[in-house]
Amino acid sequence: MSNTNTPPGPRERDTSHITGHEVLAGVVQVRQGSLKALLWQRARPPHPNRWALPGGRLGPDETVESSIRRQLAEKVDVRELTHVEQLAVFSSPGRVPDKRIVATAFLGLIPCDTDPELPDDTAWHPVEALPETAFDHEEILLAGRERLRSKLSYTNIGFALAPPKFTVSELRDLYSAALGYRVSATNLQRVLSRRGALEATGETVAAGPSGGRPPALFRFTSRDLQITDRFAVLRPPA
Amino acid sequence: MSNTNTPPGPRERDTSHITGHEVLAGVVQVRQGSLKALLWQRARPPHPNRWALPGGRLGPDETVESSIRRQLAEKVDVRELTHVEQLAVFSSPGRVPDKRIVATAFLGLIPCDTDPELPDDTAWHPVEALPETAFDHEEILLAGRERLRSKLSYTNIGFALAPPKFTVSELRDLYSAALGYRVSATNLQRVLSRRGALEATGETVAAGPSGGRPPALFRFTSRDLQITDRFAVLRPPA
DNA sequence: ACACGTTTTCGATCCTAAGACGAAAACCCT
DNA sequence: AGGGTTTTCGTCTTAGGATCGAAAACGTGT
Repeated sequence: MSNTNTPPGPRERDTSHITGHEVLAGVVQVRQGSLKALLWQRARPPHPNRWALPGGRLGPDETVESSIRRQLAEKVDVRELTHVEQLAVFSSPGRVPDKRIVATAFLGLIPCDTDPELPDDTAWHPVEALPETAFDHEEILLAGRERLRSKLSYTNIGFALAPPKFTVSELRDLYSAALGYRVSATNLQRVLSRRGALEATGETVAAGPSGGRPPALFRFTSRDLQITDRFAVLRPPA
Repeated sequence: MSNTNTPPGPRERDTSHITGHEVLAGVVQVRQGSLKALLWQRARPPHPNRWALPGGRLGPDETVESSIRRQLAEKVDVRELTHVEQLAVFSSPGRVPDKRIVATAFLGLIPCDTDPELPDDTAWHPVEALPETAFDHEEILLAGRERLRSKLSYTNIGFALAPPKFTVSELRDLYSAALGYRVSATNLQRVLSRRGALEATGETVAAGPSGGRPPALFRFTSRDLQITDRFAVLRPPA
């Protein structure tokens, strides 16, 4: 019995439960002060008129990572995707009617200073007020938002939502929109700086119409995901 | 073009890249002072004699979660599996020769006080000195160890490796084995207690043969995974 | 021009949690 | 009874985040 659960050899007997595999991505961006998700409206059944995540079938020579990038290229310019990561597998047998399709879900991030051209059936929707979604795509999207929110706390993932240069206030608004609550600009500045994630460019920009001190411009020191090391609580001997 | 990437309707044209799906689990346990993984030795090609993770094909009416639990039941008593979580999807086209099989990998934990009966071809192997493994199973296992190590820091996941009651020293040895470095019993006690993850049972056990103060017995307050809330660095307004 | 409101920025202080260390407690054995 | 052992507890130190307020640098209205 221990050999029943093996990746089978060339001669195969049971193909009945070979399942289709798709990749899906919750692609989010902060626009107009709130977190928006990229959705396209289905034309054909199942679930016509409902809104779905971008994605599609896994090709024969792809990893799930290369597949989701290929599929997203049909929606947005890939260079605008600053971060893509695996979320989870969604595999309820009934998640797609009449078919057995397992989905690998991804989270994708786009910086707020880019406004990709979208196909006609595609639009941004606020994550906190989604339209009627197809399949289990709302669940996937909410899982993605949770992942984003926790990673904003303990990584430098803000770089993937922020423009190359920004003021602390802009960054605060960005974090506030993504997290769903107001954060302090002072603390955001200090916390990210102390971690080495943020640095001043030296430039400043003109004050707003209502006056005020002209803000300084900052940038993220790295565009690669870095985890704050102090979260290793029971630390190894330095 | 926006409709090419949809879970297709009843009439289907392209089934060429329908891929098989398997579930695999890195099941680990602390025994004899180090972290061990459950592996079984393959008899047939591909990769005969190499050691493989438990798992198998995804059935038609299962989620990946129920599937991995079913498959693991063939190896160990399911009630001994105190924690199972999704790790990641492994999908390199060449990861299994002559076949396209996508794997959903899991991490499984077994408390150190249980010694499951194993099939003849199955044995525990130290994770830091693995035998020759089949496919990409070593990579999966190492990813599982990393997940475990980080979760030991910021969750109460120790409950899944520990017996129902234990002394602080036993717990320290457990954490040391899983983390790969010595941790301080004093701090481990205080950190987990302050988080509310640990509580004293009131009982004590006899001192060891070499004397010493009789240690007190502790238990984890919860057997559900709980994340330390202080890791929300930019905290919401309480 | 000057006072005032506004916004950003910086510094000082407080608080909490974790690491390090040593003393005290409670046992063993001789 | 005394010395060795292990556990346990308390205190000190360190570090990062929270809070607050002052200072800087700009607009606007009078």
